[in-house]
Amino acid sequence: MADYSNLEKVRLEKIAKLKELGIDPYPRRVDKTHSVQEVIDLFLADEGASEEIEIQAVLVGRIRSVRPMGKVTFAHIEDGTGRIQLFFRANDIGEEQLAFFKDHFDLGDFIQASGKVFRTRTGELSLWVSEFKMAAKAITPLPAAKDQEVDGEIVSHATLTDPETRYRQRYADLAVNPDVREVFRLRTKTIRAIQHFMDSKGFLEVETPILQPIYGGAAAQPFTTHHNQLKQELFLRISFELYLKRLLVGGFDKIYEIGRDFRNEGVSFKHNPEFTQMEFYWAYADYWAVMDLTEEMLAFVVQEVLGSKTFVYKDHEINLDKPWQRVELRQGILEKTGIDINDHKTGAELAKAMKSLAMEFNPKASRGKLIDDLLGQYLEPTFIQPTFVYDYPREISPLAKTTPDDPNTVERFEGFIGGMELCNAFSEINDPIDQEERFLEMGRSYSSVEDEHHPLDEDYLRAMRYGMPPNGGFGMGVDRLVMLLANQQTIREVLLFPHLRDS
RNA sequence: GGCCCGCUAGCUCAAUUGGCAGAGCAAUUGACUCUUAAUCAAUAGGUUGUAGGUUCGAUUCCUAUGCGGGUCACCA
Repeated sequence: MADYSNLEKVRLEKIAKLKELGIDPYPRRVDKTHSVQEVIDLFLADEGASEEIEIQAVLVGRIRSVRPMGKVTFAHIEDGTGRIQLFFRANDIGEEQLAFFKDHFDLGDFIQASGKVFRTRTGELSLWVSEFKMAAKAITPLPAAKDQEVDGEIVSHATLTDPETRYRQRYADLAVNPDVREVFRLRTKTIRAIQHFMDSKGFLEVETPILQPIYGGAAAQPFTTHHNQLKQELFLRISFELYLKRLLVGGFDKIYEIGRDFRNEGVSFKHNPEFTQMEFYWAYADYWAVMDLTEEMLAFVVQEVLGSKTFVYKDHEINLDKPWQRVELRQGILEKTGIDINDHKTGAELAKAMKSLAMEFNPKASRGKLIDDLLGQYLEPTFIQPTFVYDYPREISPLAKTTPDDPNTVERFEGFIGGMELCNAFSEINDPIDQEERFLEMGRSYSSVEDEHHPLDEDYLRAMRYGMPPNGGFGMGVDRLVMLLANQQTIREVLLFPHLRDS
């Protein structure tokens, strides 16, 4: 039995009264003829015509405001398409029915109302109610006191703002905060736009296993699980990479996947334990081609979703026009810190050079890790406008091909927008022997410093031995892209149900 | 995991030096036939996140703890 508040007890009594009257507070069916938006469109299209047609409609929606005025009552209802005013008058429905409405209907209830569409004396488009019935009774009041509509904008008063309640009870948040609903519409549009673009370029969308016996493709701690009947330990994937590249071996030249990755790591404004990733693999392309495609894709997505090549994030106007700024990692670090990473071939040497910098770091970290620290500290926050950083250290990129002139540097780039890493791509290793060595290198380096180890995926190497076309691969955090497009500063605002501790 | 901030009525927020825990909206009752944060009058609503401690007295001070937020660490 739930612990009901006083407000809820009042509503439970109303439910009991309805039942006494033989009225089902939760009827199985409603007789809706139009959505709110349909009725508005119909009325506006007809309005001003020489012969106006009376529009009769049965609407169903949630009551968002009620203004009883004696023998007349106004209310606003809202469905998924919009909001419209209801007009009840004792002359039409009788005083008993009007009293019945006032006594048994509350904010948050769903109501079915029949009547004709008209404009009130103040000009508001409304439904002149001739009949109504309960469509679904609410027990808990919505956590917003009242809404008003001003020039088409819905202004909420004393709205729900507490982040904890908003995330834990997202249904209530969505019900009362239309701008939150808008963010999630934008999210879906973003994913659709990515799909449209990739499809138009001839890429095939595929699905690969989420439950994996061996995880890989990224450096992250996995979630583990277990298959009871098979008595098999399984991991939730941390990336799609190794499965998608198996498909290159199988003869799919252009493939992509949009789906959920799971990483057992800290939670922050840009990290959620489960997040949406988009990866593509493109046979016969290298990282330069991937870079070009990335520019084209993001320009398309932004245009499709926002109708513009530019958008505002925080206080910045971000411009997605091609080409993006391109910064070689070594050059970028040299300019910002005066350190030429090529002059320091080991982690210890680089750490020594970094002592003059005002930043904290682990002096025992590997050279690659230190370079990544420098990137994160000195470059990443400055890349507000779209920027590619390219040519990364070999040791933090075990799946990327080396550059032709330096075995310690790989053909890899990351894309940054709004001071945040958005995507990561490289010319993928397709030499199975090289790949095996690189896996083994990682095994060594990881057992010494970091606590992560990556099981060697022998089946992946076997696949590669059958012959893998040269290819470029790409991964992008979709949540982060949505953060940018929706101008949201935390990933929780673009996840319907962000991860929270048990309450 | 470290540090900082927050947690008071259904929602948004007050509460002086430690001195009777308040307001607006929502709710209840009444008035009101074109309102729109309707208005007006009245009523009710609280284990101040939880558990301890100091004190004559704790929303306030102290300790522990839960949850949330920020930040740092972690996150090729």
